[in-house]
Amino acid sequence: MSWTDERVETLKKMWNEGQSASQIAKELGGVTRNAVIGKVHRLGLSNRVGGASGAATEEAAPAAAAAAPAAAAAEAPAEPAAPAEPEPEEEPAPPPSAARRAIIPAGQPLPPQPSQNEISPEALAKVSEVEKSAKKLSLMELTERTCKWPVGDPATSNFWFCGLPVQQGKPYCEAHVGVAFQPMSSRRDRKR
DNA sequence: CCCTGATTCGC
DNA sequence: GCGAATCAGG
Repeated sequence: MSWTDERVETLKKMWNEGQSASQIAKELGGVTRNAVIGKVHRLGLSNRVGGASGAATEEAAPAAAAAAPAAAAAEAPAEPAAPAEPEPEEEPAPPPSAARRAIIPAGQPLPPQPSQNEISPEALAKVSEVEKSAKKLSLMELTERTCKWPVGDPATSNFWFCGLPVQQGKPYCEAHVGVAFQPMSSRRDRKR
């Protein structure tokens, strides 16, 4: 495989979108993430962050000015609609990343949690989909990086743990992270 | 161990 | 120019 104009274009686009080198490599096919990174450098569009490394992990929400009153806590009601993103891809939405947390000033009583419940149907669908291919691990088979999402009734023999590869830093796989933690603001956006 | 990007250097 | 190997870090 060579770096055709098209491929370079895709590379640029995805890199600017904040996609990881491995994701880009996967998308392009026929190249490794090293190749992608190498190309990125040669193209001179390397910078994206001040420091190196560790881009995968979520960024802790920067303690910004978001300390608005209760209203801020309401935030957006888990909006599934991605305004404009003509993605011909399979994946309707990239994994929700930044878990933004409204920072409540100390002393302020926590406002009653709004009805921000309702897990996005999207996430639920993903879960039921995933549970089919779950590894169905027993309690003792769980490791640091197996999804610990329980399935079934612990009182019966029909009980197991998901066991799929976990999302880094979290106890669950991507799908289960999706239902365990509310995305709140769906779209990816890195703050650095 | 999983992952990330950065750099080096033989090709 | 290319990218595997290596490095450095989360």
